[in-house]
Amino acid sequence: AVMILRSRFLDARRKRRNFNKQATEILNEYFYSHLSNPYPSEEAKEELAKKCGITVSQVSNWFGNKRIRYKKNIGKFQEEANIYAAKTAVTATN
Amino acid sequence: GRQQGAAGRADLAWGCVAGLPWGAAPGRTRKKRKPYTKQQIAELENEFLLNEFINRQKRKELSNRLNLSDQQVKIWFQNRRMKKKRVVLREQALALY
DNA sequence: GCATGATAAATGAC
DNA sequence: GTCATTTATCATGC
Repeated sequence: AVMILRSRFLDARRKRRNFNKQATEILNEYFYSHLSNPYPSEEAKEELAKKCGITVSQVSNWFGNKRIRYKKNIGKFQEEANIYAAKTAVTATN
Repeated sequence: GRQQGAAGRADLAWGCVAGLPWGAAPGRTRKKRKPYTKQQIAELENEFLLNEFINRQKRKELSNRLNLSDQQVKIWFQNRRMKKKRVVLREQALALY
């Protein structure tokens, strides 16, 4: 009985929170600027985690979900891809 | 980097759909993930409490009893050890505050 | 009602 | 063996 409550407490799915908009921006920016190989190194994950204010595991989760969901329906992410492509193009110009 | 796992493997990922591969077409079809029953998990967890590393002997009798393959039981214990590590690290991080 | 983050099976590199 | 992954599923947010 206690163990069940304990395991439920340790299951992070039961207290999931969406990341803030700024963190999502940072993650998407990295993803779409590395679309040919969206696999950040351990060091890159740590840096992203620090900038986003989340853990490295959460960064790994985000990229895992992003890769599979993007791959399963590229069309749905086309608009988003264009947005971040334009954004990185601007930063490259400056 | 280590670059291990299915990423970068040619025979596991999907193949080039609209210009972005991340891997090539699968040669063999991947087995679909199938959640285990509460009874199966309960018995696996019970055995995990006794020993986190299971013998081939016990593995065989357990897989027989739960109607799972020998490899499924082996993989379950591997994943279970990873889960325990994940939980321990989380508790440590929580304990800092 | 889906979007999203985390977890549960399953694979493969090392 | 560990462990970074893939994929489906779960639980929640909104």
